[in-house]
Amino acid sequence: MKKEQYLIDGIDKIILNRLINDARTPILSIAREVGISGAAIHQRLRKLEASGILAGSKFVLNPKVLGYKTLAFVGIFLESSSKYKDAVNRLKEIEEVVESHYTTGNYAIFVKISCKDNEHLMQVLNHRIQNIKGVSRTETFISLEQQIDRQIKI
Amino acid sequence: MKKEQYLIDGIDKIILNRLINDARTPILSIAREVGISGAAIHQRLRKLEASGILAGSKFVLNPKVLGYKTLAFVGIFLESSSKYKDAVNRLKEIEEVVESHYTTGNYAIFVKISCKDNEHLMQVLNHRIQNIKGVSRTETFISLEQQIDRQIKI
DNA sequence: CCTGAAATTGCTACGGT
DNA sequence: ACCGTAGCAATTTCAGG
Repeated sequence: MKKEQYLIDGIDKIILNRLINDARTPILSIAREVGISGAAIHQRLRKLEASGILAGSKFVLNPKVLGYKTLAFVGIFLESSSKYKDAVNRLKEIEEVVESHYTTGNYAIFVKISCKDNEHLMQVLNHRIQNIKGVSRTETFISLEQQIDRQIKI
Repeated sequence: MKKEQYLIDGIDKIILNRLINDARTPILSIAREVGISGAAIHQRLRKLEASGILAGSKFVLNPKVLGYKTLAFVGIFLESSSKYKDAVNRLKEIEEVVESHYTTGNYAIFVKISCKDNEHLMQVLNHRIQNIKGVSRTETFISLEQQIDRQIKI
């Protein structure tokens, strides 16, 4: 007995596709586009949220305008994988770490870091990440240009 | 003559911090919290948007509930860096590619890919990415668990 | 799954300090 | 430069088919 996956129809897709790129899109403009009432849109949104498909909405900040001009990926090697849990808890305390993944392949942990400049990145690497117990070494890739940033198509 | 960076005050921070985690937070609830009118909040939001700090708002989908359970990072080696522009344009056509970066270090291009399962990931790697002219080889890291996902603190 | 009505909130123009 | 009031449009909830 497989758990039923919520089925979204064409109207749900239109709603989500409009709101994915602008969470403040007027509901009524979507309502007019698909030909149902605004209240019906709200009901569908509540269902999508209850199903977990809709995880929330966010305002997106531009890090560069705030002075955060260096984006980097850092692969972290651990002395042993048993140190993972502690290490990730320490990473959470570092504000510059915006993503953290436990990965297959060379690294144990793979993080995305947002810093003001390369000097700031060096400080975070040498004084914060390398100080975490269990971290043996790191490999850094600086993003010089990001050309794609989107969500999966529905 | 350095370009002046827009200065955000405490009220701006409260506004942004509330909207970062929920773009549909009622403006009036923020207004009551900080003790100014809703109109004043709107004026500040317009300024923040004009300054570029506020890049927009998005609905966040949960890929797993939609059946996208495999998240992976792929480092792409190019035969020569002159192929970058063409390669990234081909990557844009692959829906599963949700991020693409031009990076320093081992790889030329570094992408984040969202797939339904490992088989789907293999298809994307072998039949889509490896088919791009100029791509010599790839290295893949599958994210087994993502513990951190946030924006820079303001 | 939908509509329509009622209350609340969003948004903008204009004026005040 | 920053804020408030006012007015209309949109959002959101609720009752009901």
